[in-house]
Amino acid sequence: MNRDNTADKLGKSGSRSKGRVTLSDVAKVIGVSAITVSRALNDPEKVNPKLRVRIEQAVAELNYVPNRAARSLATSTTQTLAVVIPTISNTVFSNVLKGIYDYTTRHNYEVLFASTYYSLQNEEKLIAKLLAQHPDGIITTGLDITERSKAMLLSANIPLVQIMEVGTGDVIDMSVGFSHFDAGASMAKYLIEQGYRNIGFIGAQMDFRSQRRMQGFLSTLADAGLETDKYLLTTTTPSDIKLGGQLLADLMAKQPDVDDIFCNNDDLAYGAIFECQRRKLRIPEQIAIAGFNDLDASASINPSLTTVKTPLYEIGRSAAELLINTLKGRPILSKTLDLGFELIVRDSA
Amino acid sequence: MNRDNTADKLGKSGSRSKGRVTLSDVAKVIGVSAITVSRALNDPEKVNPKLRVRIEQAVAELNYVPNRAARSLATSTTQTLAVVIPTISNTVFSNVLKGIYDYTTRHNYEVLFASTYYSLQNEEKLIAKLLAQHPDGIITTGLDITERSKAMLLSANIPLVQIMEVGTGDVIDMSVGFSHFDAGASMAKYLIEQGYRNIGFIGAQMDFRSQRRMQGFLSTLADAGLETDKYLLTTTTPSDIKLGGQLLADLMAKQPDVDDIFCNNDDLAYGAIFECQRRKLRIPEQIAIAGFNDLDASASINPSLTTVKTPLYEIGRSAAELLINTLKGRPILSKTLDLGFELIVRDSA
DNA sequence: CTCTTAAAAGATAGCGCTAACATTAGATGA
DNA sequence: TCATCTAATGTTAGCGCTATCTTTTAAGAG
Repeated sequence: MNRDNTADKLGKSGSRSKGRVTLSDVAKVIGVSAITVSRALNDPEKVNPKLRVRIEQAVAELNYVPNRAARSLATSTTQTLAVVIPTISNTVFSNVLKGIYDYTTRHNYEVLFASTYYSLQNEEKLIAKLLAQHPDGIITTGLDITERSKAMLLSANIPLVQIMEVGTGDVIDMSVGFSHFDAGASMAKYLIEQGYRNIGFIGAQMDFRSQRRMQGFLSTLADAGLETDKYLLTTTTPSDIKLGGQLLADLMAKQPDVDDIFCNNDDLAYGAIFECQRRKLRIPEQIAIAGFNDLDASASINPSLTTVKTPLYEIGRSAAELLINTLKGRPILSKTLDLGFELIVRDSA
Repeated sequence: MNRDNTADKLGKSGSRSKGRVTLSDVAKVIGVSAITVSRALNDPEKVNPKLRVRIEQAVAELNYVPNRAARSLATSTTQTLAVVIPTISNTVFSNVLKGIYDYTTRHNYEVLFASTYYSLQNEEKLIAKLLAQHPDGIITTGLDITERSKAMLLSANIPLVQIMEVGTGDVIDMSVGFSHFDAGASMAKYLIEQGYRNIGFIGAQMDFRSQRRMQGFLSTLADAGLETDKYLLTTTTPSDIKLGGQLLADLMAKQPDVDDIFCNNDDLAYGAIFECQRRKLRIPEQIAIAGFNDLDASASINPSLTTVKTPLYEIGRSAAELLINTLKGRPILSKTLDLGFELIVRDSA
């Protein structure tokens, strides 16, 4: 790699520094003090336009890159938001992360993220690691959290948004999401209305939010006097398309009379639909399928998938917005934001 | 939010600090010097075991969180890797990012990422922003890069890995990927062998790598004396499933005799398959479909998708590994890593 | 008991930046 | 003319940590 040697030219090989160009290097070159260069970059109106231009030229010439660590230390602000999600390889969370990223980057903050892989123990460690970076704010997933994590978050003394869910558990600071219980219930209600009676449920991963969806779903079936336990099949294996096909096969083997299956998420639903196609089962005539999240493929798959649309991108965006508004001292209308969900009726159920 | 007030108790409300617990707070509490506490945390063997225990207790009690900015400043290392990708909302890149994240986090580095949305101008700005954080290493996507970006990367004087592609353009420092041209060619070769003659190509986004795949594909068709331009349909619109259906429809309207379509990525292929299903076209008898990347759904969709499997997760992992090995002064076997690709023959072509 | 050596702890300074206050030059007005 | 104000720039110190060097303590050898 053909290294730049501006720093060598400035003659600072002996110091502890890595030989990078600093503010005072720029200052020396044009014969002003470091603070003036600092102001020219951070508060341009405060320096004489002519000088400013000279400074900007020198900055460009020397290829000066400010050192954020030094700035952070001096200002005790890092312009960084920390994000803790279960995994980025799930489309659900990559959509959320995109919402966070887009808002955050527009407002000149960086994003530092970490994946818990659905483990609260991992989450503890990750929160500790992220807090060491002293982010200005932090986003975590879910309302279920260990006491130690909670203690760390509290003593960090920075704004916090817990995302994905509202309505259960204690919110520590702020939260954005929707009610998974209600979303599950709403799907159950719709399916009952459609006349299905042997309604099944397949679920994978079964994290807290999945469980809440299931509870909402099953309790609504039970209220309507329908059988629930018989048609229930869940696993803690991480969810994917293939697993959806397998769970459908298993459930049908166990309960051939099932006439409808609510899949805990769209991935499982896709797998279920593909498996039905292979078995030449007509959807929804012989068996109906419903999903959850309304991912990209749900509108295009055959038959198109009846599902619940969740405001994933919006959740991320709003969480970032809440944090940044808090940090800028702007008024927050409400510390909890229920972004709701929407039942999307298509052909599969 | 119920704030922790340990810092207040330590009586430091007047200073410039945000009232956080520092190393010397911990040191004062147990009557040692700050540097000893620092050693207890970073180099535990160097301090007396008994003292170490006392320090660790104090750290826990005071809820001390080290300040990484200060550490960075003192050590001129940030334990951070910067990652520049086109977008996280594309499964391709979320897989890559996962590979980076998993390796990185195991080796105690943080990941700072940014999305260019496929714009080289954006990329310039993002590289500048990321470099201000003084990452210890950086990963960027692709070999096509502006001169200014290149200059910045060079003068940053940190190890760099350009991912996704090898074999074209100049590598600045290191690279990991595969040859998109060869991958496209390999699919063309297979389809020709299968006896298809009116072979189409649909592509979206058409970033540099897509173009190279297309070139490899088309030049192989041309070498075999087959028609190319007639059966070609591309757009710069970002790729998604729905668009795949639309492009298939458009291409078939334009050239009804097309007997096979290579879709520039799996998403488009899914859309194409769904559209064929709607049109009751039998795949591969009436029209064959091939994809690229071998995403999750490709094995499950009906018919299962013939595609090219690309080592996405591996690319991310290897890139992170190269950086971290370089940073730790370990020997690097090769500065460019061709991870290859694999033709996956399934039912759709 | 002294001398040597290693282990453990401390003192000092500095990483690169900016908050807070201080100074200077130039403009304004009585 | 000189006090008064404002705009522009500078001085100083400190953010919280660790590299480097120095000192103290303990252990072992003769």
